[in-house]
Amino acid sequence: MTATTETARTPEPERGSAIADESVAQTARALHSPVVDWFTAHARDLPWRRPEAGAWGVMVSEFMLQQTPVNRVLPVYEQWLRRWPRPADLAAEPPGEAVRAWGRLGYPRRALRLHGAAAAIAERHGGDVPREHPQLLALPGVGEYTAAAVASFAYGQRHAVLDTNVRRVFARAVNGKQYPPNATTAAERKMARALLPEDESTAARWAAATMELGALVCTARTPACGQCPIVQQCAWQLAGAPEHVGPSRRTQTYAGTDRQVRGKLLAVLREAVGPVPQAALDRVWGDSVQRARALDGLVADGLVEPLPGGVYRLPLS
DNA sequence: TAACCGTGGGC
DNA sequence: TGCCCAAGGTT
Repeated sequence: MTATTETARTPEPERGSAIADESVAQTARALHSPVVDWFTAHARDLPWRRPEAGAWGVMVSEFMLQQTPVNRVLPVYEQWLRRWPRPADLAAEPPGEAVRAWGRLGYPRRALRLHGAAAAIAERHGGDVPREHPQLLALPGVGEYTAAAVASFAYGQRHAVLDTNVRRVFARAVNGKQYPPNATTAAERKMARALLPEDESTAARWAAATMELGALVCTARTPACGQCPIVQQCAWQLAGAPEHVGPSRRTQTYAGTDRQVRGKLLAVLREAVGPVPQAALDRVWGDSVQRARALDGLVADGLVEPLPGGVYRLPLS
């Protein structure tokens, strides 16, 4: 059994004065070179960072990496791109095939949305992943982060890329706090924009570098400050690395939730070759009320297709 | 806005 | 062991 967590943290103090802005700009200039140089030396050789990955490879990786660790994404990513090297290849297959190939990455609605994004790309964009942030944002499953990430990593554009890693790096290095706020704030977006290097290609490199720093060094639990290229300028370190004080963290249990039941139901359908009789689904969970609710939810989400006679399968459309 | 949406590994 | 965490998005 496992649990997911949510964290209640105190909001950071707001500030947006001209003096503060200039201070941020000075901070930025002092951070760019060390962070980018560190990235040059220490970046992981991940398949979606290689030139041959292309924009589609970047987009696939971004979908898979939404809340799923790199190590679990790697094998599925390789299979996925081998099978569907272009968006139109994926769009040509039923959405259920995307759900099946998603395997155990979790949050299978992402598979459905990636399939939907591929279909939209094939139909509206001539089969090429769009370059513009607004067009990316309009694709299913693409939010502010993913749109900025694809535009930056795939097309070298200048965007503030604010993921959980970057938010943590900035919270510490700039704001002197152990953790960023629970939800992304306008102040964080503003700061991220202010910290962006002017030069487009440097900005894209900075985005990748700050993410990598958060993933490898400035980690959530036990940061490796001894290996940090900006430890001497880190506001959190300079403040003595104070631990978060405030509302205690709330944890949401996973065991016994509808999510767990949905996962068990979908696992049966993923591994089945053809349609699955109701009886096979009934075996995964004892509580029939909750089981029915979970199955209804999967159908409502388009992850499962009900057939006449109490038989179910992954969706063909 | 807060709740919901999977799964597995580290400590 | 059980909690914490992981390149978010949608409603």
